[in-house]
Amino acid sequence: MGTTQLETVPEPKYWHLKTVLSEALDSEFAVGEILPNERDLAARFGVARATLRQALEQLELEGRLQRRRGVGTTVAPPRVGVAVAARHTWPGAAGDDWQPVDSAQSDTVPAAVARLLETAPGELMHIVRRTRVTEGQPLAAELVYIPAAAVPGCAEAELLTGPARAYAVLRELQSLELTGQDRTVELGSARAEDARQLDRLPGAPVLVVTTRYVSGGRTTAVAVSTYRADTCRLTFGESDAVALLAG
Amino acid sequence: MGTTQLETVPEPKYWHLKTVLSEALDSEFAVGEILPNERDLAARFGVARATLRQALEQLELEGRLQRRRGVGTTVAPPRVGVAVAARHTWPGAAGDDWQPVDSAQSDTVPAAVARLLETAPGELMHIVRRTRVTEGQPLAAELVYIPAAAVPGCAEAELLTGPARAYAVLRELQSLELTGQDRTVELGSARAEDARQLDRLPGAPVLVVTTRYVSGGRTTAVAVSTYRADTCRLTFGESDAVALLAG
DNA sequence: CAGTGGTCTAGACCACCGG
DNA sequence: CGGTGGTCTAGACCACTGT
Repeated sequence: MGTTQLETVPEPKYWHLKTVLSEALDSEFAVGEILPNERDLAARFGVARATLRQALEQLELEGRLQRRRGVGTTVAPPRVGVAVAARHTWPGAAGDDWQPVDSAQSDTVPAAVARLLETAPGELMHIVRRTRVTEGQPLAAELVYIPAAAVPGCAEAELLTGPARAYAVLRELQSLELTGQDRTVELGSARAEDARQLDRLPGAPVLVVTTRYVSGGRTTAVAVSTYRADTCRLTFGESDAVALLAG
Repeated sequence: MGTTQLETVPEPKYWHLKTVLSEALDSEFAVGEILPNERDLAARFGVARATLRQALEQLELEGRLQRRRGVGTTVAPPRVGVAVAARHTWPGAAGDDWQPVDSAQSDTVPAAVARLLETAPGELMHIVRRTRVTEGQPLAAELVYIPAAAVPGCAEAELLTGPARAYAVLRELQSLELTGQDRTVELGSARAEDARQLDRLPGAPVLVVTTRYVSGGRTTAVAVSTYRADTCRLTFGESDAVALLAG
């Protein structure tokens, strides 16, 4: 054959672009600094804006950049380590970093949650909403699902509103004995409501942590926490390892 | 108080499209079934192919779809639950699900790894490569970094190749006492090499699990495992909770 | 208001897979 | 080979942010 194919696999432009930009971020930009706008950057690299955006999207996914409509693209600080370990404590126990927002009742929950709770369709549930914030930045949003039958003592909580109502429901939960819990972590995209709470656009990538709380041999509560994937690094520490390093 | 929340916000087309498709997947398609191709789908919904693709990307990110170049788009099975808990065991201990691939020596490691290991630049390290597979599908790729100084007994492993060499290094590690470990989970995008191993394109979203192994008050090994984010749900179970449900 | 990132279009070509 | 998804272009308009 005349024109022999060179060994090189043609690297996509956006991939190469991402590499170049990544190195530039390391060497030429400080955290918080704003980059040139997308149209200028695209022109500078001789590509269409869509291609440039594909590279920026990757970098944002990796937590290197932060883009905000109407403002610009800035260099992101390193990801925040967020502890998710807190072994064997109910949501709302002393020392957890969540802030109750409100609580509501509903008889319809996501199918995945219903499956974990082994509830019948239409069973009444408390849904407690909480947020997790660090230095003014929202990190995560959470919904805690609790079958109303499991916490009969908080029926009068219905008279309360806002955080007070959320506290009342969680307090009732803490009177039960917690015998076990487990967690799953998976990738998801932010629902519209979560996105608003996390100061992101709908569909933004999030880490979804699902915690199942077991009491008396039965799943008594399920918490679905959605963390901003761009800014968070979940840490599952063990206190003994940490203690060793500190000592 | 009621914010009357008058009408607002035109929903982006791709977002609405994603919702419609998602419902169609639930009701009209079976797992493994192939969807119409992107050009037909776009025409059917009256949008440009790029817009349709934006919706498909979201659904793939959520693990609902699987797209393969030259083949088509298929309905993905539910995500696989992958146990990451295995408390306090060295990599390669009996019963773990990883398959050693090979091992090599290097004096340069990623900056993030060097920081965890507190190694000096240029210090010689073993790098063990492993994979995790379920039912023929690759789930994860892993690199285990071990300072050569920590495992002096496996100097002659250099004569071996492939899995045998990886086994030799890990066996040496297991002779040490493991006093602690901790983990972090974050979102990343697959490097070219990982992508090949995971049967995905470079840049595919992955869950990066970084495990730090502590022995004698010092970090003796760091494992960086990259899981396919589209197909994996990481589970951090506690045996007691599981036992309760089983019993 | 001007400027930013976000959405969308209607094309084109390429890399890959199966028959 | 034909058909698939992956990449890329050169535009356009929209939604949001700051001043």
